[in-house]
Amino acid sequence: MQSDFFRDVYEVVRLIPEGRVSSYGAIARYLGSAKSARTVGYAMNASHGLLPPVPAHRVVNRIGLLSGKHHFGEPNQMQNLLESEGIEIEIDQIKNFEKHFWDPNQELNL
DNA sequence: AAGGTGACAGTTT
DNA sequence: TAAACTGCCACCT
Repeated sequence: MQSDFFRDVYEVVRLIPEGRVSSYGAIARYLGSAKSARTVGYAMNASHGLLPPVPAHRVVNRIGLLSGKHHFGEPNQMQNLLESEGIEIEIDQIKNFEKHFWDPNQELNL
């Protein structure tokens, strides 16, 4: 059973459209806790195997770096999934990150 | 109950 | 300009 905070994080992450990515900080801000970006990542760590699935591969750090790729089953899993959605990646970093960036505050709350 | 950890972010050197 | 440090919140042992 997850805390409300975790559940909220998962809910937002599931709202990320395909071919789009978001950042931990953006999600944290959307939840009202701008400083809890690290906790968002922690929530992602626990998002494995829960239902419905959480597209954790669409969540990266603020510079578009696949910081959490190592936490997937296979390190290349995250990159593979993102490329599958049309996102180009170079050396664990998303190309045109700003173009693919999806900010919940901007898309949902606006 | 207290201390340590971390898939981050912002600030300072 | 790049690298390093500190702050931060929520979770875990």
